Amino acid sequence: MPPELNLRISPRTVQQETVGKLRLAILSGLFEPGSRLIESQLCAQLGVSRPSLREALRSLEAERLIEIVPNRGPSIPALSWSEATAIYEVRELLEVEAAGRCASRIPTEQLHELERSLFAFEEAASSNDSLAQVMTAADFYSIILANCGNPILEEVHRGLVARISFFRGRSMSLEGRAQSSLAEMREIYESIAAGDEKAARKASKRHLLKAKAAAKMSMNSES
Amino acid sequence: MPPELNLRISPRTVQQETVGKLRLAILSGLFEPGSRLIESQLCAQLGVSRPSLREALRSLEAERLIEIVPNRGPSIPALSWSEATAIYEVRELLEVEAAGRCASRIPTEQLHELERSLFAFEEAASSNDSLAQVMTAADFYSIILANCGNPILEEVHRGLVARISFFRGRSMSLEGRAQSSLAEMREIYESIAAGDEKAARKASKRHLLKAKAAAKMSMNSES
DNA sequence: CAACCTGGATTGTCTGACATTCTTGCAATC
DNA sequence: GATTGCAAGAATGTCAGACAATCCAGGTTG
Repeated sequence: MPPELNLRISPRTVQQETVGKLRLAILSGLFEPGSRLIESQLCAQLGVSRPSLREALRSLEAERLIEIVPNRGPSIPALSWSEATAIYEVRELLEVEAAGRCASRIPTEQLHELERSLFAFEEAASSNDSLAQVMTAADFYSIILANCGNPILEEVHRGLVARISFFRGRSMSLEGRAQSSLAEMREIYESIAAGDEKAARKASKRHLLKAKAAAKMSMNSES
Repeated sequence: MPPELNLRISPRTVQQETVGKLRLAILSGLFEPGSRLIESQLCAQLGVSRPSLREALRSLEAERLIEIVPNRGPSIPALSWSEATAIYEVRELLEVEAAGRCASRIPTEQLHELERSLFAFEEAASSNDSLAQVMTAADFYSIILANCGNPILEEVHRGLVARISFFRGRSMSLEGRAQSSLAEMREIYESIAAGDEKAARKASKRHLLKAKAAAKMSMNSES
């Protein structure tokens, strides 16, 4: 392996690198839902040893991005509509609260960051790069969660982000969904920028309702 | 699909066994907060190899029961009062919702289970076994979460249980806290048994408020 | 056709090893 | 005397290889 320029403060370990790559691969839809992951294959593809890979898999298991059944190994869980519903309900609980709190306490610097992330999503929305749409949308919400004043709320939400992104990827593929999503997110941003807690909660709730409906359509239309 | 009763004997792997034992050890307060865990020592004490132990540590890291810093290894995080506050706020969000949902949909069989767990806590409350108090209280809530009709809500809550138990252990050591906690939990149970969603939410909220106050006292009195 | 058996594939687990990084105590310097 | 620098020891990150237990598919047998 060639020595790569790495000025990063925290040295990324092989384990972390592996988790990152696998997470991205899964979110990109590289693996079929329900399919099994073969350790030896992944080792070869990623160029890491089995112990390192297995540690990475444990981390991904905790994120619920994969399932590990004893003696059967890791596999990509097939997410159903009922799970999607459950996730949207919990999202509502968490994100509405976060948006509300955020409105009354976000510092101006972070508010600008939030605005930038909205622009980034805007750009992605007009492209056809659905992965970029998913990632920038996730950024937008992660900034809100990071500034809600409750690190645990943020942490809990982060544990759902992977699966949220999965469903987001599907609904974004619907005609026009990205654009209307953009409008809803802009409403959220405006409310937060105005420091209007109530409006932020409402906008967030509205956004989730529509996202849920879109997700339902995208799931019905295929499975 | 027939209502699959869970007859599956889950073959506990070494990894799972290790996670279980370490989790219990941490919750029992066996390790000093802030102290580092030495892999080789744990291997010797648990009688497992380093790869298995390291996988177990990754799982515990995901539960936030330990922290793993690259090149420094695992350690017990020192929980602060500000984190406790954040956790209680999120608990309120989750548990109030769960108790409310539970009230309108728990099957009678599970209701009996809930009652039994309340009795178990009652017994523990009159003893001085604080670990038993913590475990039985956790059982009580886990039954509520398991019957709220939203598996994601349950999962998210389970991710907090470890830290909840940590703070619960401290507040339970306060004179009379276990008994008043019992009374509050009985209220929750009664509301759920009556199918009164609103009352269940209120009782749950009240319980959390008092638990929070107790936790604050227990933390002020020492650190 | 069903039940059984067998061989290959895959995972669970261990041992042992080595490079890298961190810690700590001591010495040297100002 | 305090700070800096360094070196030995400890601990972690990572790998390779091995073997038993388990699962799965396909063929065999009744």
